[in-house]
Amino acid sequence: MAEPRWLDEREMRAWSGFLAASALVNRRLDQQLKDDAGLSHPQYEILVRLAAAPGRELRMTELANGLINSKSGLTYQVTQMEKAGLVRRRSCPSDVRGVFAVLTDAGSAKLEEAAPGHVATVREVLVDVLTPAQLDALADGLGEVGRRLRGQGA
Amino acid sequence: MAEPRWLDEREMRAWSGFLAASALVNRRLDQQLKDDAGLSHPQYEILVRLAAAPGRELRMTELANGLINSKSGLTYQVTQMEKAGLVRRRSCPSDVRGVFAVLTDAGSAKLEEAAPGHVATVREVLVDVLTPAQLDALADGLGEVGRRLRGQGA
DNA sequence: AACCGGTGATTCAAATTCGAACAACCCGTG
DNA sequence: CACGGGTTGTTCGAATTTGAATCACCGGTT
Repeated sequence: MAEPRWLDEREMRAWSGFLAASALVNRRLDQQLKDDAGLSHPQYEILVRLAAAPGRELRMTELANGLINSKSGLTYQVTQMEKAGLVRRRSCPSDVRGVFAVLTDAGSAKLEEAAPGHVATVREVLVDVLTPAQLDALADGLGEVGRRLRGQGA
Repeated sequence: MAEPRWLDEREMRAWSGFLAASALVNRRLDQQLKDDAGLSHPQYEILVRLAAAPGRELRMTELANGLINSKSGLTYQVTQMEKAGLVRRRSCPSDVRGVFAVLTDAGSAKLEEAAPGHVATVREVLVDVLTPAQLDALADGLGEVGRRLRGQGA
């Protein structure tokens, strides 16, 4: 691996743009959610996933997959959110080891409270900045990137 | 803000694709760098910036700007890297408060050792997955996203 | 029924992160 | 020259993340 194919200028622009945008957008969203609703970004993601799930509940492992956090990180966050009353744990009837995270009414309310500001920020920092063509390129290109990494990682 | 403009399907695909790719790519790079060279991603970034800087040195504040870390995070990382012999601190002659981080020969060697594997991974997970058109869309679109966030944040 | 590889979730210690507070200093102004 | 606002880098404590180790359990096999 002494002579790798370095990145040409086009590739470099795309790569550093992606890297910078990734860091900056994440930081901005974290800050906005914390200021606006007292939620961290991982916590918001958990609320969203639970709200979209059938019965408003998901197994811990399902929640950890495809999420930013590791398994232990999820355990921590769910514990915090349980203290805050946003979610509740329910043990799985068919598998004693299994644990469901269940969205509470308070959690649902918190999500509805936080969502508008969150969406507005997403528009402001990303969606409304891009042209429709760029949106499609992002969706197609980064969609494939994500798919490959999920495939490998699993 | 009771009736925000929600994301339509195209926007949603782009947004969640970006979010997922962002998290997955970062995680993968962190892991690769740590396994391959014993560096964290922030540390690698520091090496790259210093290597590109005139005299192989930069002020702490310059290094902190546009980097993933906060000021205090940078102090921490530079301290770690100084222990590892990759960088060295030098006080600024014209400003007693100022501190330069200087790349050492060992740091330079570490960067040359780590770079090929890093570039290969960047190609594998992102650059080689995208079409040239998608690369340009990323560079243009996300470049603008980064520019705006830098402008606001500063 | 006892065994066994694999799974689900938690616990633990260590590393890393951030923001706020801090101390020291620069510089332009009066 | 003394003053005051803004900078520079570090320190501090609290929160968060990770991976490894752990415990308990499932399901199929012997």
